[in-house]
Amino acid sequence: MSNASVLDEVFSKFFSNAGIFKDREVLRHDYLPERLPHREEQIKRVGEAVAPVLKGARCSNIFVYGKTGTGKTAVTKYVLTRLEAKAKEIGSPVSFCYVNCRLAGTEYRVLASLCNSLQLHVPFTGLSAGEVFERFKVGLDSAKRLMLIALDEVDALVKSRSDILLYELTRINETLSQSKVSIIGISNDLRFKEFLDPRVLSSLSEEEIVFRPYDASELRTILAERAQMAFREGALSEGALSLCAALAAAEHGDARRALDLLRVAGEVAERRGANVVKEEHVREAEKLIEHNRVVEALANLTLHSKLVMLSVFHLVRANGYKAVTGEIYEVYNELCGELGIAPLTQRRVSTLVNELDALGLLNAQVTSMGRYGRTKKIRLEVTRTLVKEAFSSDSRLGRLIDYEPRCLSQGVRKN
DNA sequence: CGTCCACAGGAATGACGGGCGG
DNA sequence: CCGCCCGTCATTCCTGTGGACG
Repeated sequence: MSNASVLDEVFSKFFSNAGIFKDREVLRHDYLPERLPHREEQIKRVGEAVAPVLKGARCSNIFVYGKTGTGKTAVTKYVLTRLEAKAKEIGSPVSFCYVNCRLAGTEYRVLASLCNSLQLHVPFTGLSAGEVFERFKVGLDSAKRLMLIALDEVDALVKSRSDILLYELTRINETLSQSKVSIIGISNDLRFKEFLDPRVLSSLSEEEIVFRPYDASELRTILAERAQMAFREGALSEGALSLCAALAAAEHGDARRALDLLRVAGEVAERRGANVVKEEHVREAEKLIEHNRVVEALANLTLHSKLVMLSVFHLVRANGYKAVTGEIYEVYNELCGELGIAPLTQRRVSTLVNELDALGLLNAQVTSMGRYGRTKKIRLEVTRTLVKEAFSSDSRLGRLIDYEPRCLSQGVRKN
């Protein structure tokens, strides 16, 4: 069969079997649905909290807390869009700006994005953060608005940098004469409150709203509602739906996860040419999602981080279970030598290990071995097969996968 | 009970590339 | 074009520490 006809078959199968999906977009987690089931209470509370701005008053700052996939972002956006529409209707100068602090990355970029929401152009870099803040303040004041600033994943802002930006923002009203600002802080990490300057904390959480995780049956109704829009009539089995809900419920009641499962399960079924999404497709989707997550994370690492992963990889193979910092550095050094590149310092490698730990690729635990020092015990958090798969495509790393580090074959290892 | 290992991880500093305004 | 400031990565130097050993 010619290439063209193979492709033709793929396309026509895909098309005629328009079978599974009606509109897969509604399963993406950035899709904002018309209804948010089981969040009536939270919508009401956020709504009540922000309502005063319609009468021209500054509303309380709000702190929204809840695990991932509990609808914090959705509810906030939902309420704010409607608030803005209402404000427009009655001619009230209300606007809002939503920033995801983790995606923005730095304090500077958060500020830049705030400026952009005022149609203020600022360069990617080159200005001092203070300068950008100043521009924002001036721009905002001359715009004469009641501004609601939603800072999603604020914890990222506090962890990486100081909390100067938050502090400045909570005090910004003191220097504004024509405009007013309210802040909605969104976080999925409650511990972050402990690191926060108490003044900022008290100011930020004038109003506090907690989002409980969804349970399995709530997830089910959420999924069912979306599935109705996403899938063609009868293309989704009851079993598959329930399984998605159950799997996500087991994992902190994460609706985002549930939607991902459902969408990927649909795609699996589609690719298999099935007419109905079954439980087996959900199982498959579960593996696929995890697999992709890990391989992608591994492939995007910097060369040195990859070498650190490989070092642990070799140590796990040679000594069995956990590796300690010193050993890893030893192997890492040798691998660098093999590639003819300069190794980083142990200090640097230590923070790389911490980063890999945060990414869930490694697991590191500080342990004291008493007389024999204090170190970190480190193991792979992903299977060796996956590491192999992700790295074998890298031309530089390929040959290091089956390489036997000399420092391991010496046989002087104790446990 | 104190010592002392083998590191952890904070602070200060520097090199580098990007991007500004003038 | 220059001088300046930024964020990022990396190094250097450093102080801190849990607990087995003696």
